[in-house]
Amino acid sequence: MNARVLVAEDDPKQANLIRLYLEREGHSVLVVGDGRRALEYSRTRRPDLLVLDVMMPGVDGLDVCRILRAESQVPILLLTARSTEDDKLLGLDLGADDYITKPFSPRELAARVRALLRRAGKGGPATGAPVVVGDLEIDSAKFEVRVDGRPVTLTAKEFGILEALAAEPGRVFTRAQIIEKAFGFDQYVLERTVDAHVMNLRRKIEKDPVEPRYVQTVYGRGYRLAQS
Amino acid sequence: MNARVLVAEDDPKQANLIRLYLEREGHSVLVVGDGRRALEYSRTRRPDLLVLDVMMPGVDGLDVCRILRAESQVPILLLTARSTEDDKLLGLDLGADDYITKPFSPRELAARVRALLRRAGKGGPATGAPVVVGDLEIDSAKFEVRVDGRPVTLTAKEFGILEALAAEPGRVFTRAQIIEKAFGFDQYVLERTVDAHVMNLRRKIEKDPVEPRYVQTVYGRGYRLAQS
DNA sequence: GGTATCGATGAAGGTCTCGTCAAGAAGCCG
DNA sequence: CGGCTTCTTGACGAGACCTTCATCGATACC
Repeated sequence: MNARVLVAEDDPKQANLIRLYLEREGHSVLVVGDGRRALEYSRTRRPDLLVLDVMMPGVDGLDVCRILRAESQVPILLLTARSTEDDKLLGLDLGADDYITKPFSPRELAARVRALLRRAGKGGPATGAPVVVGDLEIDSAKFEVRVDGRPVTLTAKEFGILEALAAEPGRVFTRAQIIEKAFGFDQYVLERTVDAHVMNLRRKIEKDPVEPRYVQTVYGRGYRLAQS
Repeated sequence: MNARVLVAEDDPKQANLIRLYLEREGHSVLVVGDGRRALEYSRTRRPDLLVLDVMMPGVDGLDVCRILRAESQVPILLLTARSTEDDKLLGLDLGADDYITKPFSPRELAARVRALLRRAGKGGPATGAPVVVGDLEIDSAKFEVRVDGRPVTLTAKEFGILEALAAEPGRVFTRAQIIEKAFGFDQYVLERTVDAHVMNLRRKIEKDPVEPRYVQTVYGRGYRLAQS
């Protein structure tokens, strides 16, 4: 599924638990310990979903929720220690999409995250129409790529990279950007890794990998997908 | 979807919350504060769905449910503060279509409303003609699957998975999506459970389970039903 | 032209995913 | 209740895939 989830939780023990269970579900998880950083990261990294602890020192989860809701549509899941009706009403009024009371089962957390992502339309393969660039056709829903109508089988990462570049044909993406878009923002891999995948990708979709028609190298910058 | 929903709830705070979330889903909402008015409005305005609080002064939700059920097919969702099984049985006995206990999450409310509307809109559980993929025939209405015309007996989950994949042959579904589509939105099971069912399913419908013709694995993404 | 940086390539090792099996839990029916 | 089916989960191994490393060639800049 590979969604990018930002978790704001001040108790490191809890935070690690949450990270563990979300990662086991295949999500990329970034953990911050306070509300200020939650705001900062959600603005700069643009995660697909936020998990906010209500009780945090300084800027708490409710504050973050209220502030972010005014500027973004990102799905928000609130964690609350108490289970009083008032708390729930308050949190939901502030624009949270769902809440879960501690202690919660890992499965429940995972299921609620899944449900929110699905509702937001980020819960897996995209549903939109295939992207067409010249003789290259990228169908995210079917996880299928065709060159001149001939289907080509790609691996998950290869497909992810192609998808990332196809988001804006012609635009140059740095390796760091590609890693973030295609792999998830908490993946700490060497930038060279992208090169390896690009090479494999070219072998599959380019007629002449030495003179690539689709995935082009921009020296010193990164890669781009040729415009049609 | 954009349905017209009548909400009967005597607590204004709760009522506003429900209104908020149903409107966010794109429905138009009319709120009344007691059972008498719920009856009146549902007769005159003919809403597409009713959300009734069980506990209301005067004519309560159960009364409204019983009375309306005698004169209309409108889908009814009951809200109750307690979660005893007795209440549930009582409510459903009286003709309610679904039941949700407070406090509930907006996502759950939205999901149940969606489900009820879908059921009502498509005029029954079974929809349309059987799906045919190659020599595979899936008849949702009859809960029946045939391979080469020969009927095969599947379990509920196996059938559910096959049905979910058949919704869009060729499209890749993640395990999370399959769980939601086939098992229900509030099932907290491990994703690997899907694998087990898929294996059993393949044993029944594939001639060579090692080289599946129908239910195909897409490494790193999920499963798909082959296109015919 | 010389040098430093960058990218392409192939191979090796490690990691992850999936299929398979089996045991226990849960549900169903008489 | 007892027996049966079905569902869920854990473990394990094979294979696919990912990442890294080392090397060579290409490119930019002086």
